[in-house]
Amino acid sequence: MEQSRKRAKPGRNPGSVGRTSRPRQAEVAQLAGVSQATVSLVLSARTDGKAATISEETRQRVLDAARSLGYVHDPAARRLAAARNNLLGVFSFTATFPTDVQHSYYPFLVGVEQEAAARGYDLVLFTGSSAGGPDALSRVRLADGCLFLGRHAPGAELKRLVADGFPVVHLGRREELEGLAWVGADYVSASRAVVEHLAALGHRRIVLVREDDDAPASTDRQRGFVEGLAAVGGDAGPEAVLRCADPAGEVTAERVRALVEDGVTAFVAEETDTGAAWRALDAAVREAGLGCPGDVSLGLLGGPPPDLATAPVPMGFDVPRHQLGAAAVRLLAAMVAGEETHEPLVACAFRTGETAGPPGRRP
Amino acid sequence: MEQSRKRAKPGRNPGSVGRTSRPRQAEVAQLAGVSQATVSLVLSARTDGKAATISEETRQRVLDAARSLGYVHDPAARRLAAARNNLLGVFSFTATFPTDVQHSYYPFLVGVEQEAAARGYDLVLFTGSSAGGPDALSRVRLADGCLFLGRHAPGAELKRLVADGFPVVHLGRREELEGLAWVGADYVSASRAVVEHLAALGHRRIVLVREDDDAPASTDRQRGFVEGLAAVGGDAGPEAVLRCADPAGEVTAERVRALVEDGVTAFVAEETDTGAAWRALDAAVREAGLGCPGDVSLGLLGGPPPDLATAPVPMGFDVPRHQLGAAAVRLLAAMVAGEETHEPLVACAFRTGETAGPPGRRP
DNA sequence: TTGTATGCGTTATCAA
DNA sequence: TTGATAACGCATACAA
Repeated sequence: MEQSRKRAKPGRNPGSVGRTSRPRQAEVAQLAGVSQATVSLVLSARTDGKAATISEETRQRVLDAARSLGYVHDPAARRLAAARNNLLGVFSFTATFPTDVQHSYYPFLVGVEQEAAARGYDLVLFTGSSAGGPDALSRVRLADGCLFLGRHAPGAELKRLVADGFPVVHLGRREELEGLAWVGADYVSASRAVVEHLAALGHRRIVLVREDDDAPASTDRQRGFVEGLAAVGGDAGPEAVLRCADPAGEVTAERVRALVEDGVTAFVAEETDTGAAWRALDAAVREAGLGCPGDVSLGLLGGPPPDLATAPVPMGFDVPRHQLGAAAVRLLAAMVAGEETHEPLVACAFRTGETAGPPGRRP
Repeated sequence: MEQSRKRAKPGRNPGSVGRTSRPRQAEVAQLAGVSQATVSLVLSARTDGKAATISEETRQRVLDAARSLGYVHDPAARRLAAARNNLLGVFSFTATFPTDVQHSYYPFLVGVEQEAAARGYDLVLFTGSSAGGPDALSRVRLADGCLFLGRHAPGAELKRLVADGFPVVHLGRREELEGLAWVGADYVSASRAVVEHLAALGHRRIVLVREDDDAPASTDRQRGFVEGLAAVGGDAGPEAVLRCADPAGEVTAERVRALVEDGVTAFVAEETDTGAAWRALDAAVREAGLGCPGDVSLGLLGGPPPDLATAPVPMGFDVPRHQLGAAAVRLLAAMVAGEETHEPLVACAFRTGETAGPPGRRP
């Protein structure tokens, strides 16, 4: 099958055969009347700093020869000899490009691609689905290091990679795995800032609407919320956090109205894949006949779902997904280069929005 | 600089060093108590047909050893030795994930990823921006073959790849390069079908609004339009095609009204990145006070821009981007396997929509 | 300043 | 059925 061994008989005469094959350094060398090593030196001359170990004359001869032969590097050989692939892996347990765009990795990938390109790395995309074997993760070792997206990367195998010293970076806080490097958004600070913004406007009774899971992103937001409330001397009673399995079912107009009558002047909801908490809150407030920000102020701990783009912009913060992707690549590149780790948290951008104002009158 | 040569002293004892480095076949061999060549035989056993030149026992020993060491092939070495990588390249001259989502390759990539995964290939994303050198494209040779997106891949280098027998597939019709394989949407047939649909409704005077460039996608649409008109005996006068540098400037309410008074009963616009032609046509008809499909029927040769998703669904066709990506991968895989080319055109799906009806009364 | 020699990890041929 | 061994194209110590 393989039409390999395209070259001439063993050993001899590298230049004479291979009509259809691209020139190698040996042929350039022959034409220029120098050795292959010299060609390598000239052709891979580091642009950075000194490269002056070659006489200008032979340099030109080699360059001319290479040009006239149409020489280009063979990346495989180059990488083999240099012992690096210049390849960074991107692994997502689900498809990297889901048809359901709702929770796609696209925004992260923008930053990942930019940063990788800037550093001269190419990207290898691994999909968890593509090879179902138990050692599916070991394929990633083909890259110099690997970035993991999503929360589904199996812990055991990740642990193995880390233990072997393979450079791994997880996108999103993930501390239960000892020694796993990660990069995440600083939800705590950002959420606290939202509370502080409300407090500065005069609010003291604020309620958080969150879903009933224990994703780190949710936990962090709640922590920031509580911290913020404490810092401003706000009222963090037991009812300050509304934790509901189905926000739409539990955050009703009556509930909201009752809370407002009880003195609550502002609500914040956490951002999730589906935007369920924010949708439920928004609908309940509207249905309760409350004006925003006239009667109540609203905050969203994250960005609004894309289909609500035309609605009033919620006060809150934007998750810097591009920057997160870029930061992850920076960290990974540093690890590949054997350097030390760095600050894993990326700041979110506060968004003033249009849904927060001074506390309204109580109805 | 390069901390290559990481391994132990020349020659000896491959297994004892390299704690942080990926295992090679030699180490697997040592652990399994066989030679490196045997490992290669076992690990690259072709699944197709016979692979039975190794005893089942040593086979298992090797497999176990490889697994326990977390062995994976080195893509560079594998490629250098003239074997295959199971790596398919995806090259886009512009960023694959542009911040400007307008013309992103995302929909194609969905299909590309699915089909690649189904065939056991991983994807390497080569970003054009990373290396501007004259051999920027040569990096793709690391993969077994490469898919090119967008119209910006420099012809000279593409030609070189093709001439060297490197498997290349271009996404989108591209015939000016002799021997370049491509996969594209069948805009001609789809556009003709739109005209025929209008003709079946009774229309005879139809006008095409297109932009003033010569992209193959535009040319194909016009060709289908003209063919369709001819086939149904429609009136393809010199004014049947409105070719304008700035549709918004030239497709005005007056113009449309004049055409309608002259007997035109239907308009079709081409789809572009920006959707400019369709926007202009839609606005002009609306401003002319014409009802659709009451007074005039409209067709769109492609899909509507995402921000017009709430507007009435235009009659026309959908470009099967997923399928295009998948078809491109299929073709590329076939070329890698040394098989022959196939049908390059993928059919578009007709979309009935809500903007076409019987010809209206003339005002 | 340039050439020689060797290794990078894999595949493939051939002999045992 | 398995083990040596020779490429593959390039980079790089080291010698000249």
